[in-house]
Amino acid sequence: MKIDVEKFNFQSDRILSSLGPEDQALFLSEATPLKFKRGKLVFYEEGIPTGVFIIESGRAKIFKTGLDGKDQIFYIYKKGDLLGYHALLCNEHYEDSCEALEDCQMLFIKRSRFEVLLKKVAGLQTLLIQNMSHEFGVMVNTITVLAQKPLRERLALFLLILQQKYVTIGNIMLPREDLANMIGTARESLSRLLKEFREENLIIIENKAIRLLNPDKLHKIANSQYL
Amino acid sequence: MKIDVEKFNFQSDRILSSLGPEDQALFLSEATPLKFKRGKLVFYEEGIPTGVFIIESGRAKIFKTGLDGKDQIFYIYKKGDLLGYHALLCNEHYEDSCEALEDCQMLFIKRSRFEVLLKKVAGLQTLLIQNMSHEFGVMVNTITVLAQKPLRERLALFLLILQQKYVTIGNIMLPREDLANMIGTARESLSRLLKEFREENLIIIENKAIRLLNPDKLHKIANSQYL
DNA sequence: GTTAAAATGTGATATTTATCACATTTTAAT
DNA sequence: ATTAAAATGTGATAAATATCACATTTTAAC
Repeated sequence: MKIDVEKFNFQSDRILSSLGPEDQALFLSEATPLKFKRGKLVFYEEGIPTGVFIIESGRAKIFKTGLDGKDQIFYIYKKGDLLGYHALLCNEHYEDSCEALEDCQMLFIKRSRFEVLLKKVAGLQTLLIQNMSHEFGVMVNTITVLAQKPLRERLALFLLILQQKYVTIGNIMLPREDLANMIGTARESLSRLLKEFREENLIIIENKAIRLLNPDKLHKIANSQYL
Repeated sequence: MKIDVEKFNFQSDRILSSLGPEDQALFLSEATPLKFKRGKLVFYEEGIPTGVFIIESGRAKIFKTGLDGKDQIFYIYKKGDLLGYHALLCNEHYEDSCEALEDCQMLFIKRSRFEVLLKKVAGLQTLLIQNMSHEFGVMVNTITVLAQKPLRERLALFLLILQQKYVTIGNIMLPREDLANMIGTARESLSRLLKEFREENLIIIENKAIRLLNPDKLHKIANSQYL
């Protein structure tokens, strides 16, 4: 497995951006704006899907809570991404939860209207199929990394992934607990390793925000290539 | 997270079994039989998809090979399952590989014919959407288990999952290396834990095959409920 | 049936990471 | 501005698992 950060990107913004202008307009005509303050749940595990969401601004994490109350974060959605549609499309309850990582502006399309759109918008089903097929590959990569790579390599990889989520800010603004829950470790272990990365001049920490100083070296670490 | 074995089942047999008889006949009219001997690759990582497969008999694993050559097994497909379609549907190369775990009889539908079927068979796109949506939930559960649960709980859970894959035989026939690669551990660690499970009368081992003696207790262990 | 290769089990040791406890810093509420 | 709560960092220790080496068993090839 050769690590490629792009292979960890759901590319959920492509569903909407791949529609033609008329179809996009039709799609958005069904949307109502919603605001989610930081920490607010968008949907939750075992909840019944009521519709789908599109992020206009901000970021949201999807996660699952283990029996001991520890979260596992799978993905961070960002501007342009469509989300909340998996459980809706298979008529099941949500297996995951979604929470705003910061104040978010979203659009909401209620379930019945979305189901109408599925029939009316010709290529929408195809786009969903393409997107979810691609997501499968992302999940496969994520599982391999989490199951097999040591902590140091996982941190290097996820920092690179997060750099792309926060590219417009330049700094990774994820709280420590969240980052620990993403890479599958305890927050103390994460702190120790971030300190090591700082000492090796791989990252710099400015008021808790993380900035990458040496993406190439992090990429090598993610690929198990230690110099 | 409450562990439910059913939430780790892709249910890929439902795609075909949910078609009406005429659509099924149309679908199968495009299929040619193929045999895969044990150990033979069905498709492989980075390979270009040439079509989709349906398992008529036998089992096949999908896996990804890490940089150090260690495999990570995600799923075991069985009779009735449709497979090999993810990469095809998003027009990408395979992110995973598939290998026959035992001699398999499969049906193969070449890519161009499958794409015709997608247009001709009315509900097929909907079924694929439903199935892949459901798979997303399975992947979410798998990631949480692999990232957060200790080895003992993972083994308990995967034994229960595997019992269902091998229900027609009654014994789990997966080689040790494969089971270790599925639950994310070294084969030595697996051996030690299987010995413990044997000593606790949770399983019995007959000529390398594993039979579960106490599924209820295993279920409790999988749910972090130790007595 | 025999032999070599592969798979698996076991013992010992090393490494990684978790956990616990507490100190320090940052943030939120007032 | 102050104070309490939450988040984070650090030290020490425990636990889990990997790794290495080798023995034993099973399987495959001839």
